[in-house]
Amino acid sequence: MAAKRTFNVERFFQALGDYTRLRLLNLMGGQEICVCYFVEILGGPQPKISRHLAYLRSAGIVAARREGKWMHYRIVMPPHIGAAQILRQTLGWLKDEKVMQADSARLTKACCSPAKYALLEGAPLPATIQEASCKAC
Amino acid sequence: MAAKRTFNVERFFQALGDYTRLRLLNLMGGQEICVCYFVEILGGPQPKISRHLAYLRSAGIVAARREGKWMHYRIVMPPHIGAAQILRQTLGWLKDEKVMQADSARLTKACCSPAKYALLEGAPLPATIQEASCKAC
DNA sequence: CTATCGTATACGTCAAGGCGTATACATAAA
DNA sequence: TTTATGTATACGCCTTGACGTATACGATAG
Repeated sequence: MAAKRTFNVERFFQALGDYTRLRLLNLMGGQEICVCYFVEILGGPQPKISRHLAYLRSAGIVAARREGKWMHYRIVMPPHIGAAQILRQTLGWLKDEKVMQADSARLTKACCSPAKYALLEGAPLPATIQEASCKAC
Repeated sequence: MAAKRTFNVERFFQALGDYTRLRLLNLMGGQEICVCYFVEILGGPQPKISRHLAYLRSAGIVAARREGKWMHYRIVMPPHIGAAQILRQTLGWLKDEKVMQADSARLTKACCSPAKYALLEGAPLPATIQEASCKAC
């Protein structure tokens, strides 16, 4: 039961006003992703990632699902129709940014060979990768 | 010469993350508007309005033009193509919000009879109103 | 010149939020 | 149960920014 109350437009834009959070949203794209991948790809301390994810959750932009020890995050479209459009557009042009492309590339690579990353041993793959394996390998 | 440097996406979203600033943007819509109208319509102390306008200017979303004692503000589309799209969409659905509609209505009313508003005596009308007079009267 | 008017900035205060570090919590493994 | 692992929260520190109030600036009027 998330503490999302009624949708808040100010809060929505504020949630998009941080580069780390934009990178997280870009990585989620359409798929559900485990926190450990965020930590591996963005680098930096894990609590930083968790806090930004909590912020996105409080803004009603992402939702979390627990699977054993692992937490998976995914984007949820806001109930506000205008905000949903804007979120979709934002996700669209994030793909054109260099940093975002590099993040996505690292995610693909990490999913292909999780054993190479100490943090990812045994971690669950993103849902879409699980389904169709990794096309890049 | 504005201090806008290179366009900053974070700053852009942060600028949209405040209700007063959204109201200002909605009032500007397509037209150029004098500060005194903002003060009259939004209420509250004038420095508050000026500070928010300065914030929007520093984010590269609005531009200012001086005309004698009066300052006119207008929306300028950001150089970032994605941000420009988002700004347009945001302005679009702001029109559906009740508070925004009420603001716009008050603006129209104030433009029709500025003499009724102490603050607006002699103040220059918004550009689009000047051109075609007020259709609502 | 001085006075006035519209607008912007300075100042002090307070709350929000970003960070790193430490620790608590939840689940799984031994 | 104890231990380990993944994730979340607590804490302290610092910066940003929103506010009200006071004052400075810029342009016109007298």
